[in-house]
Formats: sequence, structure tokens, C-alpha cells
Amino acid sequence: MNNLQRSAQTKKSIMEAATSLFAREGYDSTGVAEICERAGVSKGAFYYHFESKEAVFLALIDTWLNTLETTLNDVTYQAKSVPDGLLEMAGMMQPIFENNQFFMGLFLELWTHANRNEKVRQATIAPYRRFEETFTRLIKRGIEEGTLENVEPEIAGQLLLSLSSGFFLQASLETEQGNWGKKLQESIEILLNGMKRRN
Amino acid sequence: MNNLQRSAQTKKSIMEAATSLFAREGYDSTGVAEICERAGVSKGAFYYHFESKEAVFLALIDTWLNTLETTLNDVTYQAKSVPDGLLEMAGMMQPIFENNQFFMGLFLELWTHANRNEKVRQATIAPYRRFEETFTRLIKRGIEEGTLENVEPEIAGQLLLSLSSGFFLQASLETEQGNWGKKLQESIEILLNGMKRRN
DNA sequence: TAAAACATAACGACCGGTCGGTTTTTGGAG
DNA sequence: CTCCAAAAACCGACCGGTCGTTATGTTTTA
Repeated sequence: MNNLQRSAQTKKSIMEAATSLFAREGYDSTGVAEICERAGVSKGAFYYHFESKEAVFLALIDTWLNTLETTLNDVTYQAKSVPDGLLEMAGMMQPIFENNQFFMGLFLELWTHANRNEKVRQATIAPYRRFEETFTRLIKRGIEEGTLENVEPEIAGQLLLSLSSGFFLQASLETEQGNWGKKLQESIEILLNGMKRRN
Repeated sequence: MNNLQRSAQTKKSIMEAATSLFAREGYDSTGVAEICERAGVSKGAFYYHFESKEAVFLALIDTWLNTLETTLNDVTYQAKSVPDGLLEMAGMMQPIFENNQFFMGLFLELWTHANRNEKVRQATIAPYRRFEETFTRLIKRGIEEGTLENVEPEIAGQLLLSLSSGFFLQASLETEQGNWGKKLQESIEILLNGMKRRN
């Protein structure tokens, strides 16, 4: 292995180890030594590749949110109609809900530290705003194509984002594997049709 | 001051100090010494009243969730119609959203540790389920009184709970004071009316 | 041979919890 | 009301251990 491959491999090992440990134990409760042990590298290697423990966390946030964003964009762009797209999106979330031990824990860790650490907050807010914009754009598209009522796009976008986030939270608390993708789908169906009785 | 008052006062001081510190710095980053300093008591007093740092956290969870539950129940029982009740509830959340530096931080801390610590999980899940039931009952009532469509109460209840939780999350990230109570109201209006265009 | 990549041991700060001692309150006895 | 001993409440120095980071040395690649 040449230096480039070796470096990349080590870095990858560290990030993978950190991902699962942060997700399971939390950022504060996970020690650098623990990460190193699981990654099969030494502390020297760790601090050769990362400036600090925090730097690893920030790197993880970056890759994770980018993955999520790409997935989201793919789904919304490919959908024929907007209501269909929303329902598909809910289905797409299923795999994420399923590895909850992995992602849910990281998701929570992310939110918590975004509230205290300025760097984490910055790394979180930006993609989060883009999520919101994606939803808002989707709503606008739906109104234009005539499949959605004339709701306020900003409010509806925020509604969708909150609903998704709330489902993440709920799913993280449950121990048994509920079918969260389907539950989210059914919720979105209700949202599309409305709850209030018409006369 | 007699012993009863003295005890109560000290305990109160400790819990208040812990509340604001946990909310701002997080559970792990807040030291017992720090809590004691802010509360104006010594470590001896702290460990006289609480078995451990965790015990304080559990006590806080208990009082906080009870407050929230009482508020929620009051609103839903007093409402004339269910759609009105839902909108009022959203308005009632406004004061909670406003002291976000206090409550939002604690909310996040609660969720994070519920995911790792079994005791915290137990203390969280029970009231959380009751929230869900309250929402579900509300939906059933709405269907019975004829103000709501014939949606599945369990799904709709979960939807409302997720939406509320998601709003808490969002509000905790924002630095500027958005009017989250009103935003939640508008979201619920959309939810009541539905988003899909009828033909 | 130089530079990159990694290993190991040790440091220093911190933190939850303990423990022996001190102050304050209590509830009678005189 | 006064005194006093016991219990309750509180104090604060200290311990054992952990953890992030660093300094120094070693191996691997260029």
C-alpha cells in the first residue's frame, strides 16, 4: 500500500469507529482511546490525521448530512407529482429508520451539541436550511403543477421538516422496530388530505 | 428557618441551578462543583440531598414532564371543539418556546440520555406515551363530535406528537426568537385543512 | 536519506464521589 | 425561659480514576 491508500484507510477506520461509538455511547462518553482501539490504530495515528476529537465529530457531521441531502434531493427530483414524491420520500426513510442504532444516536448527538458548540451549530444549520428550502421548493412546485392547495410554502416546508425530525426522535426512543417508514407515509397521507371535516 | 424549610430551600436551589446549567452546558459538561457554586451550597449539602448527579437529572425530568403534561391536559379538556383545542394548544406552547434557553436545552439533553441510560429512558417513555394517548383521545373525540374526518386516531396522534417534538427541535436550534407558537398554529391549520388539491 | 505515517508512554487538568469534622435545629428536662 | 445532647444539615479538603492531548521515538514509504 502506498502512502495515499494507507492514509485514506486509517482515516476511514477512525471515522467508522467514531461513528458507531458516538452513536451508541454519545460524544462525551466516548474516549479517544476507545475509538483508537476499535479502529485498530494508535493515538499517534489518530492525532496525526485529526486535530482533535471534536474535529472527527465535525467531519462525521459533514459526510452524514451530505449523504442525507443527496438522498433527499434524488427522491424529490425523480418524483412524477409532488404528493407522490412526498410519499416516496417517506418510504425512502425506512432504511434510515431501520439502522436506528447507528443513525438515530448520531442524529441526537448532533442536535445536542449544535446547541452548545458554535462550530457544530454552524456545521448543522447550513444543511438544515437547505433541507428546509428543498421542502419549500417542493411545495411551490406542487402548487404550480396544481396538485397542491395554495398553502404558504414556507410554513408547509417547515411543517414537513418538523414532522420528519419528530419522527426521527420518536424512532430513536423505541426499542422494538416499528415500521416507521410506513407510519410516516400514513401521516403524510393524513397531512395531504387534511383532518378537518368539510360540510 | 426550621429544618423543613431549610431542606426544601436548599433542594430547590440545587435543582434550579442544575436546570439552567444542564440546559446551557449539557449534563456531561456540567460538574457537580459547578452546580453547587451556582446554588450557593457545598458538595456536602448536594450529596446530602441527592444520591448522585444522575439523581438530580431524574428529579428534573420528573418535574418538567409533569408540568408539561398538566398544561397539555388543561388545554385539551377546556377546548370547545377539537380543532379549536389543537390551535389553542399551539398557542399555549408559545411561552415554552420563548424560554428556549431554559427548556429547549433540557429537552434535548433528556432525549439524548434517554437513548443511552436505562433509568432516564424509563422516566421519559412513560409520560411520552401519555402524551401520545392524550393526542389520540383528542382525535377520537373530534371524530365523535363530528369536527374531524374519520382518520385513524393512532396515526393522527403520532403525527401530532411528532410535529410538536419536531418544532421543539427546530426552535432549539434558532438563535433569534421566531414566533414558534404562531408557526405551529399555522402548521396545524394546514394539517387540519389538508394540502392536496381536491377536484 | 528525508519525509510521511504510526506507536507508546506520560502529563496535567478535571470530575464524581467520600469522609471527617462543623454548624444549625430540635425536642425535651430542669 | 435555659440548657444540652442528639439529630439534621452542611462544609470543604481530598482521593482514585479518567480523558484529551502531547512529546518523543520508531517504522514504513518516497
